[in-house]
Amino acid sequence: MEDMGVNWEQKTLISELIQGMELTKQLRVHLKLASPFETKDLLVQKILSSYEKALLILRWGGSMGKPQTLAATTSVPEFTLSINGSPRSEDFDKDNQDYGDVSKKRKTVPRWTSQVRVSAENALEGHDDGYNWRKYGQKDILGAKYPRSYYRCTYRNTQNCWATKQVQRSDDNPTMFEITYKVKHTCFQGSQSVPPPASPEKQEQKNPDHGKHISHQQQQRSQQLLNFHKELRVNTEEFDNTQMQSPFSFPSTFGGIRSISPALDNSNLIGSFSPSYISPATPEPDYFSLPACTMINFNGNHNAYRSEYDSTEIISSNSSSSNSPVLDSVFSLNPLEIDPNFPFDTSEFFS
DNA sequence: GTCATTTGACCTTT
DNA sequence: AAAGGTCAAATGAC
Repeated sequence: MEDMGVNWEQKTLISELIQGMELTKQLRVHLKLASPFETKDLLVQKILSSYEKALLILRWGGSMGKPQTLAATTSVPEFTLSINGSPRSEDFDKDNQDYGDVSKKRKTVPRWTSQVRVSAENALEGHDDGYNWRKYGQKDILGAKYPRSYYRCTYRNTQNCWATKQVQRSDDNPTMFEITYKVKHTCFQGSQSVPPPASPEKQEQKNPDHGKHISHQQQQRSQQLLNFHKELRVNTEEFDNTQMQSPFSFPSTFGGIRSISPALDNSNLIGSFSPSYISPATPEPDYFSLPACTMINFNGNHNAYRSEYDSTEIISSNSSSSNSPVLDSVFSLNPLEIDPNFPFDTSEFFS
């Protein structure tokens, strides 16, 4: 078991370094050419992410073992990176310390974070990560201006799906929301997850197995979207009232959503996917002075999403321990657990 | 009637 | 004890 972990680390480390080298070569070529800035920037981001991961592996040493599958990434594909995303290393850092003695530590569910900035229109739809969520609680958080909302998968009971997420408006930028996902979806909708449709009407076109006809479920979903829209509007109004001096300019935009996504057991994200797509948070706070997760680029559509959907995904925490029933059932899965529809194409990075 | 949200109470962890 | 997280009764929308 330990050997496996070491082997994995070595392979991943080598892979990351090689990739970083290759990307650097590509960048050099682009620098000679009159390539657009975005192309160069993208390469820089990829390079940084590769080295970040390599450093993480070195930091983690052999304490983490072989990574598990990146189950929870199902909501990630549509995200692109945010240069201005605020890194959240505290959780990661803290949780990382747990590896040495998990038995005495809190059995927290692994989670990962992503940060998304979306336009007014996409705020609604972008926030809809393709899953159906049910709110089950709200709590005022110490030191936070805004309450944190708790959501669980609508299909918890019917499909035994234990996915949850927390949504909290950012103190720093009220137009942003931080969403923390915990536990990957195991429900069918999750496996069918695709980037969210543009509107509730379009929901009819997705989920072929669920939505051949518009059902009450879809009505409920539409209601969810409306509710969220309403919530955003309220937030915007609050923002307008309290933050008018903000340097931000959101005439018709209520801003963005910043999401914190599920993390899987530690590094596991890294191993199951092409290293280019997942960028774990690093333990060092100042490490995030650079865009922490710059590698999440799917199919090279970086710019396409970036215009309206600017996000950063960060593994913010990893405190999972093998004695967590949830983790055992959800994360100890084979690689096929990864969303088959996960829209990334690794060939781009190795060509 | 069904399902979602709200919200105070309760539980868990630190 | 305090804070975060979850439960579940009350309530509302459809």
